[in-house]
Amino acid sequence: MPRYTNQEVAKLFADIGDLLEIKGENRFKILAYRKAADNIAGLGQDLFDLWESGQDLRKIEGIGQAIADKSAELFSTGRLEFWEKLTAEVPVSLVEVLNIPDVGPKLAKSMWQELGLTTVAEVKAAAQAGRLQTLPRMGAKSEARILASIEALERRETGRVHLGIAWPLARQVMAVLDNLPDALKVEVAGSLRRMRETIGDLDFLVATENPRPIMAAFKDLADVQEVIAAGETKTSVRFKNGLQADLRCLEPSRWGTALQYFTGSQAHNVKVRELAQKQGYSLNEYALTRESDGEKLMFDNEVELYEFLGMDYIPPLLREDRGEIKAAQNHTLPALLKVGDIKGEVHCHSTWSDGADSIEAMARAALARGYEYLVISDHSQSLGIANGLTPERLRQQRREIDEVQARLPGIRLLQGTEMEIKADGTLDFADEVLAELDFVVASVHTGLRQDRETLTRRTLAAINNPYVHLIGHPSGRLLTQREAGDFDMEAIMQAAAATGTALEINASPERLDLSDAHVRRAVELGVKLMINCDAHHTDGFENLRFGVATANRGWATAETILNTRSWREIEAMVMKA
DNA sequence: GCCGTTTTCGGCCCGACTGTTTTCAGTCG
Repeated sequence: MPRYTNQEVAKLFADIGDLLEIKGENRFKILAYRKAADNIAGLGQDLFDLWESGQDLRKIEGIGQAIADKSAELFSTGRLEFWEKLTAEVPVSLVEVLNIPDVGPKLAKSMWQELGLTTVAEVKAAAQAGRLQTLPRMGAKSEARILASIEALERRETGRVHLGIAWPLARQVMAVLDNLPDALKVEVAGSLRRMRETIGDLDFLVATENPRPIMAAFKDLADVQEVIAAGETKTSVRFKNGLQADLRCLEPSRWGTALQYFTGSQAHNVKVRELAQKQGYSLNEYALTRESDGEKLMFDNEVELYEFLGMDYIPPLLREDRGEIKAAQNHTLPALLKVGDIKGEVHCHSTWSDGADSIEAMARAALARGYEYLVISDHSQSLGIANGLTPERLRQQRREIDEVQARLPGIRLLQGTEMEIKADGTLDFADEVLAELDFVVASVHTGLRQDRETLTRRTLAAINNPYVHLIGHPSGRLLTQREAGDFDMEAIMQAAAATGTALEINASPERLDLSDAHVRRAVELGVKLMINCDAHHTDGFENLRFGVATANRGWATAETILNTRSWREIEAMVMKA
């Protein structure tokens, strides 16, 4: 029986949504497939496992009888009759055509039915030949734009980026906007404000009485390659790195509704607006309008808006329609973890392996952040490419750590390792070596393409070792570059909970591993978690905000994050042997 | 196709901008 990952199932339902849209199906049906796809993608457990263990898939929000049945058919037979019928009717390659910016369902359908174009390559050739212009409402400008979009797509200049790219770019833009005399308030909204793990575009919001100079400054930003649209209150540009950014200007009195609106997520907003409707209001970015008499209520901040609608303020990190609205109504939202709550880290590197800075430099950086402790955990011997340490070099390193400790009494320095869980399933150090260390992180870096059983067995071996305290970046994914290994995360989380082994929330923006969805599941299972920057240089600690955001997005509180505690408490909680 | 402290049927969010238009459809977020 073939397995299916959540990503595969989500892709299938999302593709069904696209094909139905091209077909011209009922838009709510399309929405339902997309909603189901989103929810499956954000699930902390594999849908396949839930089905296999006989659970009712309809308990998952957005999944009803029809989609539960289709999932079961797919899982049990490896086929989906509905899909086969649909793709016989509408060419599946049109899903890729829909990925072209400015090509929506209507145009895709007309290109297909009028011109017989079903692939991106065919659309490109037709655009080059000037054939798209023969379609209704299509002129030379539209055709040229579509051609340019396809070429950008081919250069891979579109698509999502991780927070390590989006965040600094957004800070730069905000610094410029903040300096404009007419800008009263400046904020980045959208998925970056929610700290989603990847970002499709940047949304800036400026409160102002005078939009014109702000829009002008935005278009003149150094990194702008192209102005996509420029109207009265909205400007869209594309930066040289391919990322698109939108700027919206609005009156300060409407800041609350606007910020709420543009922060999303879309699914969250739909729920909030439904709630407003039940109370006799309609909500948009400008105001909350009472439907009985058209009276417009304005909100200059988000807190009052949420409270007016009968719930606690929902922080952006939680606005994903994953139960936060109900929790806000019941006053049971989790208390957010703050960057300052983290008291130290147990996973960082120095020049002893592949780090760029000395132990002393790393320790001073940690001290400057107010950390109480830092575990130096360089790579282990088998990771030759990273200059991993042998037991002999570990003993030498211990002397240096002790020397630095003597000079820096303000922070507790400890020696650890990031030990390889080797491709053959064995651990890189014998127990006697591990016993000498203050803390042991175990991670998989190699053989990530092994099959599920092999990969899972490797990590379980580490979890079951009494000297291993933490599993580093448990899924092995690299955002926008490499898929996670095919680990059985449910089994790993359950074993971690059973043995008291902690799992990492790696704060590096390329990793964010565990993901927010897995954090949510880990919290349910009572797994202990630790947020680490995996810093390879002193600036690496700056990534902590991404790890804390991921923890919050997974509804983890300080209670479950071990490194909100003192070293003494951590010792008591994770030291197994 | 999903969903329910108004509903198991009848709802399901809303506006800016562009291009090709003589009044608006399509796309996007």
